[in-house]
Amino acid sequence: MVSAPLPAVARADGSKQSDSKARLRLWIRLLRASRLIEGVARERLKTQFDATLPRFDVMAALFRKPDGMLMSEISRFLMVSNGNVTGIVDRLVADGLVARSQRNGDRRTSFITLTRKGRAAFAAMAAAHESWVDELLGGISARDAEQMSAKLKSFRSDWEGEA
Amino acid sequence: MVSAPLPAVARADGSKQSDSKARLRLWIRLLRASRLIEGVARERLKTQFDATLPRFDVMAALFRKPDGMLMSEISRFLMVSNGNVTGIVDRLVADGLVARSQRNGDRRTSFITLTRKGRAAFAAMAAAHESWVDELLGGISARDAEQMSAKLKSFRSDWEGEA
DNA sequence: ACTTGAATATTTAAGCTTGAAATAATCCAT
DNA sequence: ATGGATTATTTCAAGCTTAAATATTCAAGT
Repeated sequence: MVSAPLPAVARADGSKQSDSKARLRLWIRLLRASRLIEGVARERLKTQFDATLPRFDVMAALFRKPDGMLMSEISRFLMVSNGNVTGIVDRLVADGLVARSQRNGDRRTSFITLTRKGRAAFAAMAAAHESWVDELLGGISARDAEQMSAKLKSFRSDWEGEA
Repeated sequence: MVSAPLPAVARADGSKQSDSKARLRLWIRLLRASRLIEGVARERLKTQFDATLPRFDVMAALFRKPDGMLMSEISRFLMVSNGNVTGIVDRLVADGLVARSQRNGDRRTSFITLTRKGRAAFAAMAAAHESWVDELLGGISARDAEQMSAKLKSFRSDWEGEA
């Protein structure tokens, strides 16, 4: 998980090597926080809901779009590859949590939607998930959380804030 | 990748549902930043160094410990499972980048070290990697980066800051 | 010595992930 | 209409990841 920063030196263009080190340190912390939270979420989804994180993510994407999403919309939304989503959706379909349908005139595409069962399952998981995040990030005040969110805004996605 | 926040309500214990929403939003942003940076790093490691991110991470861990690490130290350091590290180290050994050795009296354990070739390969990758992070987090000032790092400090690991 | 329990590492099965190649359907400029 | 580009998705191989099961070794305590 990435090496820790070393010494610092001034550079010709006005930027400082220490700036780069500060960002590298931030990156390491971001990564650790992500891994910790993801680890907890994975474990609790497994034990409490017999679900996985990727399945939860796909269902979260679909929950926001009752009319359904294309496979490519899901993969863009989640920032994962197309081929990846195919397998996850396959398994969700096998479990009766989501459905594929060819409603439009384009036979290349299919709309993916949550089934009634899928919506119910996700609603329960989402409530628990939010409380886990609140617990794990509890050391950060709401105000700080908002400030940090704002500073990470450049990573905002096309889709975020649509709803 | 996690659902976006919805409405807000007051609660009995003084905490606000909006606080939970603020943390959830932060979590989504952290996750997106991580995925974006990891995606870029993965792609550039592949094209520029014919390496993978997990291999890079293991080498980064070892680079800091010239005397070697146990398998379990590596997995704890990287916050990944034990079994995971076995496979990655196997492949690094096959490529001549790291070596296993039984230097101590305990035959359960083996010390993993970077080979000379491995150290050289990592040094080149690490320099590039730091510049990628600097580029991708460039929208965040060094001062902000330090502040954010401090607020994520609770996720600090046992090992961080040792060196 | 022997047993018990803890520590370390590997193996296994299932699933996730990527990037590239293959497939298939649609669109569009002739 | 038709050939070629574009778009959407799946398939595939390689590798990553976890949790659980297994095996081995070590450390005590008897």
